[in-house]
Amino acid sequence: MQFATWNVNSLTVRLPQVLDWLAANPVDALVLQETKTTDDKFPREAIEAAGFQVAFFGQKTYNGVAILSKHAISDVQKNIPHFEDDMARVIAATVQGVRVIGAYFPNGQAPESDKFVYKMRWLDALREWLKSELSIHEKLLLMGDFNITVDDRDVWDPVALKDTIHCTVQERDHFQGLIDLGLCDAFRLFEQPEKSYSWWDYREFAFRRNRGLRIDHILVSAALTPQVTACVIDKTPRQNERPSDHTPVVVTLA
DNA sequence: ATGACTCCCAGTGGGAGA
Repeated sequence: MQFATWNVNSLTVRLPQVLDWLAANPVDALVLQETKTTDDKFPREAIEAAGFQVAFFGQKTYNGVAILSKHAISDVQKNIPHFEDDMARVIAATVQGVRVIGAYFPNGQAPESDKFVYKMRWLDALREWLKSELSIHEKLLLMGDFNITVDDRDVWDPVALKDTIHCTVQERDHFQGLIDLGLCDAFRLFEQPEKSYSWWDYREFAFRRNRGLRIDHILVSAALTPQVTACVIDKTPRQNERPSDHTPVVVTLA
């Protein structure tokens, strides 16, 4: 089985690219972030016509998440239970016996900003919820746009970007907190190319110069880890006309 | 560098992203 995550930065703009990518990459399920569309405008018909079931949770202008699946989707959860949030950031569902959580973590803007404080609170709530999810679902995937670099290998210029947003000790401590729940960073289970990133700024020819960050991740629960046979970042869609600034990450399970 | 680019909602500019 294959599962993937992709921050599409507007599904309205990127829908044709998503459908093209799914045609070329027959994954079992794909989670999307930053759909940036309300549920009444979600392109359900086009996605179903492509052979996918879909669950979505969006809002106007910002955020918005979805799960697309070749298989039946059940037990859909939107956002983190018991955490008041006016932003649509999380959608979870069970697919083929795997609990799939798709998440668009807060950006955080800058350390010590109000948005950073919110990011920390959100991360606290996510961890508490995941504890209980893991107690219910042995096979679990947490994937999405984490807006956190795990370590300096994930940063194109770790010296210049030291302690800036996505690279702070506080954010990385939170990531480690998720690992401490028994989750594993699927990408690092394997030898990977140097300077592997999942996001590149639109400005300054950042993609062409490979000035990026690895901030999109797939975490797998302990029960699933032995089944992971591959995890790759697919840079192909970043070369499209009008690309998203993020590119998909794909995990393969035996 | 208070920038760069892209998206959105707006409405001929500004916020947000990362």
